Amino acid sequence: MTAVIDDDLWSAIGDPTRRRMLDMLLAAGGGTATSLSHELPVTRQAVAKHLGVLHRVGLVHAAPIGREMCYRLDDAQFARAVAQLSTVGASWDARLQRITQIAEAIQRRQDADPGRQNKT
Amino acid sequence: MTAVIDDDLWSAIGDPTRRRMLDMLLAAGGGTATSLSHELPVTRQAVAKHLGVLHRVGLVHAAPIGREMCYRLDDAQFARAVAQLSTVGASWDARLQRITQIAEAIQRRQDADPGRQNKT
DNA sequence: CACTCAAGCAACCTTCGGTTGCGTGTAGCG
DNA sequence: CGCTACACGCAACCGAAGGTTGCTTGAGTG
Repeated sequence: MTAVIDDDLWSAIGDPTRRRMLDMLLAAGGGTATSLSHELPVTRQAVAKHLGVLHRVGLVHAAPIGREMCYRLDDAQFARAVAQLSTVGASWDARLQRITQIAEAIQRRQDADPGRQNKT
Repeated sequence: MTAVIDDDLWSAIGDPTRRRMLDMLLAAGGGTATSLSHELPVTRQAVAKHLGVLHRVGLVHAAPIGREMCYRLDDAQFARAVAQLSTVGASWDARLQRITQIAEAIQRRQDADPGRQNKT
């Protein structure tokens, strides 16, 4: 019962540079390719490409202001991305806890009855 | 104040195929490159490469069983990966809620006093 | 012993993240 | 009004990553 995941959205937030860009946009409330690139270890063009990706998946809007292009987060889409993170995390966490408990149970049983072994 | 993130670990779970593989390993408790590839839209070799990546970042162990190579999750490392998901998700979620509240506050103020507008 | 089936290379292709370089248009100033 | 400066967009190029096909090897089984 894997949660339904938008792979495009997931990939968009999967890239470390894009993750940092989202961080910055979230903190600053908006920015241009040039302004973002000032605080990132990549060039303006790389940032522009990433902004294009983010725009394609609907995570940011572009608004031309004079000769600049101001990008802002789309709150709704961003919230959906965050929700996917939580969903996957929670799902994995739950299953991990289940199998951990099972493993512990098996361990206890073997401790109590070492003669029994499973040969597959 | 971005949470400290292990980019290698993050990238490992960032790939959609690897995410599904982790899903399957978590559900089945283990598997081989061949067995995993049966339920994935990629070839055995692609799966094998991904298993190599997952192994390098410590998310899986490899155990040779006869002529097969059985991979299992490393619970501890996997738990760390899940923790990173939660961390980033929670951090973004918190900030998103903050700015949402601010936006609502501004909205309320403008509703109450339409004469005041901020021209930036 | 011969056969089968899973692994493990190796070569190749395509996409993606990133860079450099160039042309263009708009804002601002003498 | 014209010039400079700056930000943008486009194109070419590069290396690494995800993926494929093809082949070899080697452990199990009849």
